[in-house]
Amino acid sequence: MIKPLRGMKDLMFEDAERFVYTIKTAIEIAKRYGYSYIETPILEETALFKRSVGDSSDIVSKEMYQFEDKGGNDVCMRPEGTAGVVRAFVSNKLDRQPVKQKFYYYGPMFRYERPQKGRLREFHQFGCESFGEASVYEDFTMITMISQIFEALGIGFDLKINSLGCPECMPPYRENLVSFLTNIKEELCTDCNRRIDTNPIRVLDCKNEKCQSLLKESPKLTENLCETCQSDFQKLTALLDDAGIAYEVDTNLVRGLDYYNKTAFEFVSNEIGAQSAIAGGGRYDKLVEYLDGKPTPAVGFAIGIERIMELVKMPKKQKEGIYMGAMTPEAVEHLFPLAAKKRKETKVTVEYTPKGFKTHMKGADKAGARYALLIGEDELKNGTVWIKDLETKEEKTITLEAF
RNA sequence: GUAGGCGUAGUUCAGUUGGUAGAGCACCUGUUUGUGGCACAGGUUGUCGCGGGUUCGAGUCCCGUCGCCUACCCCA
Repeated sequence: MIKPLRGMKDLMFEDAERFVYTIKTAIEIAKRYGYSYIETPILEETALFKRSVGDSSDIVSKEMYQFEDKGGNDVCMRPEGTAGVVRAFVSNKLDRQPVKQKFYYYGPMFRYERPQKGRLREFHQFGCESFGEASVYEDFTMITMISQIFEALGIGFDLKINSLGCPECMPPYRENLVSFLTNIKEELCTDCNRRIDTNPIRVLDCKNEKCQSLLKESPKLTENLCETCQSDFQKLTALLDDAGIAYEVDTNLVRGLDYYNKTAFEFVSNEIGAQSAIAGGGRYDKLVEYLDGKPTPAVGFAIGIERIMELVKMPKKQKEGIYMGAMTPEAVEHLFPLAAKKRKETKVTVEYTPKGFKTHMKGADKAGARYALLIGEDELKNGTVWIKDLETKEEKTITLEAF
């Protein structure tokens, strides 16, 4: 028996309904904020992710489904959504137009990791990218939108925010940090020692308790921001306060992807195991340039669908449609024209096998139908059908024509 | 890659100190050839993950292997 690959799942029945409902809800809200749908390829040139997500990131350095295609191209299944959307933004020359663009997308992402709760090799994200808006108002609006999506889905969350600075204030801070870290190098874990060279900011995010206590004295990002970054961050917190959105400033919050700057945020849930991030995002003002576009400020985020699926509160399922059955073999074919007619407006389940009355009624329940329509000997003789409303229990017998 | 846990019917699991498998749910049929969701009665389903070893005999013990889950790491 062939089974799905490790970390990949089939989705059906109740789970599939939750999935569709979740995406649908997110789309509806994103549209209200002016986002339009964008679909980009799952397979992209590997260079795209190396340049955007970053060579030193775990995602690129060890988690990509990367291979050579039959034409000898170095290609890669997308490990995240932003890079592809930015690439599309640039390759379609939208960066040359002085128009702000907002896109939403959803679809599968691939990372070759060890699966665990909330982490699959093929997983799905819903995300938004906003291009051309430099104002922190947009960061705020985006966070508001995510809150609204989670609220609509009945999901509780904690919000963490941070500022990662800009090319003006980040490099000096970075040097500062590196010298601090170098001093305590011997006491830091091996991972952190590696990170000092590759991506020192990530050290701040180390989960190791020993490292964390040593880092208490470290220079803080938020205390070393330039004037603009500082005032934007303050404005963001003020806007969130006014909007009544609870948040926590987490100076150790570092996004795992290299392209972020200024605002970074993460929505977490404490109900879903160790992989608690249910949404993450932030500003990436330099990425369009990195990918050969004209300088364009941008903000974006992504929601992990699988991570929120079990938290989604679904609306109650209603009985729906009509179950049709016959009790004699001759009557079966009378069902088809009726079904064809009703399928123009509602769900119809037709049972082809003639069965006893009781069995049909059970079948109607199982199908979740609102109405049961049966044709038996009497109905066949009289040219009528028998219909029962399974909720109100009302029943009636009417002619075929009247149906 | 590392660590721990687990692999027995469609599913959730039980299986005592080794004696060739069981329960609930689900499914099918019936209890009334015409009133469902309930109840009752009956019935179907297993290479006990795979391979090897010990033994008269292994679901049970030993070794190996594969798979799943959880956690580290990292992130959505």
